[in-house]
Amino acid sequence: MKKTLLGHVRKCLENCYTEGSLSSGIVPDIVIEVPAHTEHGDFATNVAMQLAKPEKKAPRQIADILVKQLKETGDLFEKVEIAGPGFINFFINKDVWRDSLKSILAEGDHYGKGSAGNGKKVQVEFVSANPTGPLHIGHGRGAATGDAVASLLSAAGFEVVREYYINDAGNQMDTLGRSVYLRYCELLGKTIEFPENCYQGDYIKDIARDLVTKFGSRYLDAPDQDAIPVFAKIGGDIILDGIKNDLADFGVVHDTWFSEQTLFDAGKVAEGITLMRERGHIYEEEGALWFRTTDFGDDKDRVVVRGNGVTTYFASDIAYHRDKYERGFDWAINVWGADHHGYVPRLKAIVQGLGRNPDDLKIILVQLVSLLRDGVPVSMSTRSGEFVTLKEVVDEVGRDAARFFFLMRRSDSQLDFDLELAKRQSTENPVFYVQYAHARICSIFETATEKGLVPEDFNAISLARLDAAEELALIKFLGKFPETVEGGALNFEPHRITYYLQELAGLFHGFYNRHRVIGEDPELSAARLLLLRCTAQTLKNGLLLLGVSAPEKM
RNA sequence: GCGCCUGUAGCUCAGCUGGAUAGAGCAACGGACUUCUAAUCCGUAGGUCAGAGGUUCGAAUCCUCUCAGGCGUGCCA
Repeated sequence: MKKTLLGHVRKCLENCYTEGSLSSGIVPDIVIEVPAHTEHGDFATNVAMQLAKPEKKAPRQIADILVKQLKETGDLFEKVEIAGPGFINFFINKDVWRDSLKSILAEGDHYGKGSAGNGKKVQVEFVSANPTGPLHIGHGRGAATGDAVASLLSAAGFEVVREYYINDAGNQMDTLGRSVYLRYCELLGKTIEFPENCYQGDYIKDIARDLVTKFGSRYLDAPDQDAIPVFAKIGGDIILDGIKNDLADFGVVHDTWFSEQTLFDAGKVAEGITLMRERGHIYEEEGALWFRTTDFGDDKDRVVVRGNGVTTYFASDIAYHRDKYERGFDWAINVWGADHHGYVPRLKAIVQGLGRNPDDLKIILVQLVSLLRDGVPVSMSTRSGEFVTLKEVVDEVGRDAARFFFLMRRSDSQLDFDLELAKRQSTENPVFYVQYAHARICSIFETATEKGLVPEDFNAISLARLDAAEELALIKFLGKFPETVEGGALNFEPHRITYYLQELAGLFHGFYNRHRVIGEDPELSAARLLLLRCTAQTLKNGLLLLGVSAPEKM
């Protein structure tokens, strides 16, 4: 609706220039907005105010000229007004609003999808947790965010690939191997000293126990350089399998799993360094190789190859991001924990070193999650290695609630996740509030079907009876869904959908309490049923974007 | 010290990229079930948008400074 209107306004402006009633020829970025107050119409534009300067006319005078032109565009408008300093307020014909329901019905599962992405190829890389331990609640927020952003982009017409980058090459794998190996030796009765920088969690002991079963005492007295790589590989594989399981239970599916090690195996890391060296971005100092990231706005240069000849993770990142663009992605979108924000400038430097626009790399920073139970903080790390895992949270509150809660706030603000609230089945819990609206509509349809009130063809029915304030408000709000999806996609902000859904559910519940759908008047019932079908469809489409189910019964 | 994020109602947060009288949910108070799901709804109350300047027709939104909180600042990942 907004888009059609935008087209109209632009065309009218052009007409004004053609007929000479306006002279500057400037077509500004026309903004159509929904006014805060309904007395100001369904939509408003400030275009007359924007043109005041170039036209050297009073805004209201310009508005007047435009409005005359707009009125010739037929019966889209019930009324067009000039208000305040020069706003043009549009009141859309109610029948136009009512008819919009039929197009929602026709679009069905596609309602909300658009083409703003224009087929642009994008890759969303998210979670990418090191395979050295299970996913914790922070990874959960990253997983929910990355997946929802990917879904939104896909709905907005982007071609999307979801990827997980496995950091299986750094010295953290060595540490993992050592940790498992030491626990293995311990289980076999050896007295060990477990270093602080090794992984402390109990999951290490679980893996060690499996390996005792598998190997017996075969590695007990083996030299470190024989044992540790074996334990690192097996341990990493077991943990990665666990991560894959946890993500699957969370409903997150990555299209590709990209191993850092393969970059080394294929010589890509060395290749990337050579390339950057040729381009003059890398220099040698104090026995190490440095990337001159300061050329691209970083605070200091970064080491690529250490004095001992070992590459840093940053060297892998050069190769990895080069590979992303070579695979044809227009944008690489990385979802990171906010504690990594310091790495943004150096990654942007890589992208520019590759000869690309820094905007081809988008980084979404996801802030911390604080876990609460009835408002009281849950201790996250009383001692090293103890944390709340994603699995524990999903097992306790369920996938839907976890997903929705992770997406309830803007990702760059910290999130309070209350376990008890997430489980509660009442208005206080936004997930239930939204899902309940969907289930309630389904239940009405069940009853209506039994009574034979559901029309064979909704396109044939008259909607003129939909005239109550609650009905029109619901219809108008349904119309905002596509632009909400587009805005959420282009700004990488899935929380816009959670807010939209809560408001939509609220409008529905308000309508429900005030009006009866199943009643004496079949024409009115039919019209209301269509309204509710469109509402349920939109709720479902929105929930699915978030990875939350739309139950038919609760 | 420097960098990034945040600061909006008692609490948790939105605010559509600069618009008209700043919104919602909890919590508080007062109401509504002979009814398609009361797992719901309606109403009341609640504000120096951290503070001070600036930009302009117009600022919670953009710029500068100050204050407060979080995070980061490794030849670790």
